[in-house]
Amino acid sequence: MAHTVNNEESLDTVSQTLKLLGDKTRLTIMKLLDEQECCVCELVAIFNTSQPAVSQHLRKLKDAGFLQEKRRGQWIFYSVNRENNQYELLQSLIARLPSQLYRIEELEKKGLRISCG
Amino acid sequence: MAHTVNNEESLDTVSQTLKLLGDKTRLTIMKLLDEQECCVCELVAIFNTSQPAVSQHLRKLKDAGFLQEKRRGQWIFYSVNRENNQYELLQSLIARLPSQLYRIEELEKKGLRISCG
DNA sequence: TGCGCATATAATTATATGCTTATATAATAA
DNA sequence: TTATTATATAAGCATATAATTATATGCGCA
Repeated sequence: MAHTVNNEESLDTVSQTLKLLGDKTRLTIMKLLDEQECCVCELVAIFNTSQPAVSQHLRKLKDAGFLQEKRRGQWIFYSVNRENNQYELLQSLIARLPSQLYRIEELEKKGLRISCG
Repeated sequence: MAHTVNNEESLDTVSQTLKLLGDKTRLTIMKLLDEQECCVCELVAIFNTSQPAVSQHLRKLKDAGFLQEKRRGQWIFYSVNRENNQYELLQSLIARLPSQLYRIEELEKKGLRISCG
């Protein structure tokens, strides 16, 4: 069965990606980071969850190759890894979602934005 | 905040859809049924799971509006509901997957195909 | 060096999910 | 009618997932 390998591969990778993004917090993180890189403490301030919860979501997204991290001083900034194999699939999904930049603007109003860029 | 309603709605519905399709069996069912309607016993023969397991997956997909059923004699045939709000999103996902028609051809070879159409 | 902040990880708990077994319902055939 | 086949549903169990709490690590600054 020549098709079996690619067939199963595709079904596996797509379903795993959908499972990963089938969580509202993670999906929102991906949308937001696709528009603007952020450090962890900003994401904690934006989402109403604990710091470990955010870290664990970021870990899963990074392990799957969707995110990359970059340290700047004491902060670690996360951004979308556009070299990822599945980036096009990701794009087709998050393109449907409304911009999340307003969340960052709200942070700025509260003075919680880290702008050490 | 004018955007809040649509924003949350979209994030909720898309993440719920992805969670639903983030299961390999359900994703494969959707791909297959998008190509060819099938009755439950065919799906049971195709996937190596029990009849209740298949029924439960079908129930979830139907409850979300992705599938519709139609009784023909003692069989209940499932097919994709193309009127569903999320059908375009569904399409964009399953279009990436390899055809599953070979599974039906295998059924035919084994004489397990229900062709009371 | 020692303290404080940012982040990660480990352990635990709570909840959700998927499967199995058992049973119910509905249609057909004898 | 009774038996058989197809399907759905309910209950129970096992596993997976997400969140919390507690702790560890790493960096910058006094």
